Amino acid sequence: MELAQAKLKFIEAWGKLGSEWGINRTMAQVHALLLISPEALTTEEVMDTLNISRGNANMTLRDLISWGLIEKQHKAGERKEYFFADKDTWNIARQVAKERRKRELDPVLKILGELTKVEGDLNDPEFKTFNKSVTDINKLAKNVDKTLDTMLKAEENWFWGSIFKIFK
Amino acid sequence: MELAQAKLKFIEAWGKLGSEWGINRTMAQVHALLLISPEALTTEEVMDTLNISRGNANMTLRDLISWGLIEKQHKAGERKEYFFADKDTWNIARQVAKERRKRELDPVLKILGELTKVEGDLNDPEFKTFNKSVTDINKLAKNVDKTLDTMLKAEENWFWGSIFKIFK
DNA sequence: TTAAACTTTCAATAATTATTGAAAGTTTAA
DNA sequence: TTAAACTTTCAATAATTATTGAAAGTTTAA
Repeated sequence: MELAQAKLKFIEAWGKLGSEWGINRTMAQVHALLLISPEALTTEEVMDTLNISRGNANMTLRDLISWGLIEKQHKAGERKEYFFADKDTWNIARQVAKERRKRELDPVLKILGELTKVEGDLNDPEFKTFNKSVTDINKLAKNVDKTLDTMLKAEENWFWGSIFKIFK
Repeated sequence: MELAQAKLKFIEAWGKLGSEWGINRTMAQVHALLLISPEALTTEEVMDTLNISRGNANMTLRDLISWGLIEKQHKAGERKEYFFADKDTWNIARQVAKERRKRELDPVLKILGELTKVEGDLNDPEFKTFNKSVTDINKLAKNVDKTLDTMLKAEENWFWGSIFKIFK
């Protein structure tokens, strides 16, 4: 396979994976493009490579910055902004986990917390089933939350390292 | 909060979470409804509770069955099909992980495998960056795959149990 | 067989989400 | 100041995804 071809394939695959996990396809593609670029790129270059509009490129790049996945760079004597991606997979996984926890897990935990407090008659099967499911899911969610918290705080990747070791 | 109200809130929250993770909102809502139902429900009951059409209810229920999250039940002397959800959170997490691995991770692993084989000149920064990113992501993906594999094979929840114990 | 009681399919449509592109805004150099 | 070089915004529109509902299909009892 040609390098140019392989690059396109990577961008496409990353974009598809992103969209299946609720991340904007274009955002994932821009991220993929920057991941395999040795140099930081301008908005213009991103637009041209992926055939997207200036507005889209601008918003997507800003989004990626807010996710902590890419950074701006300024070159001396130039006014253009350049963008480059953090290429450490551990950091990428960490950033994504961090953002999704904040944006999605936290609100759900809040609601589950309220719902576990709903009172009722345990002899009522309707209430009993509701209560059991909510309580169980709340437990799982809390465990996931706690695990992510620890994982995010770990400065090294000792955490995954130690887990993966178990299965070697 | 009233039980009826709390149920709606749970269905809504579950649906929202699903949609943020690339799972059809209605599918997640139907799943939520069955999770908190003590009795198996008919297509009709699902339609009425969630205000969705017969076609939608039918397709969604079949989807949930193919995800291994709900099951059909037949009541003696009746022709209607009843549906109920597996209420064990561990099984739910396991089923979702299993399906997503099959549907999404596997194809990506296949592509990454091909892309790591692309050959080129390591003095070419374009190739070098591409190769490094692809190789690193491939490693991460393989680790995730291996971990899921082990987790899915575990008949008991000793796996999460032992992990969560670390953080108590 | 038949017809009632159900389930499934799928083209049309609605709802949602992503994208465009031009106009407005901002920054910098001279 | 000004104007060129850039970035950002956002209403309009396009693309995608989900839903409807009626028609077709299937199963069962008699």
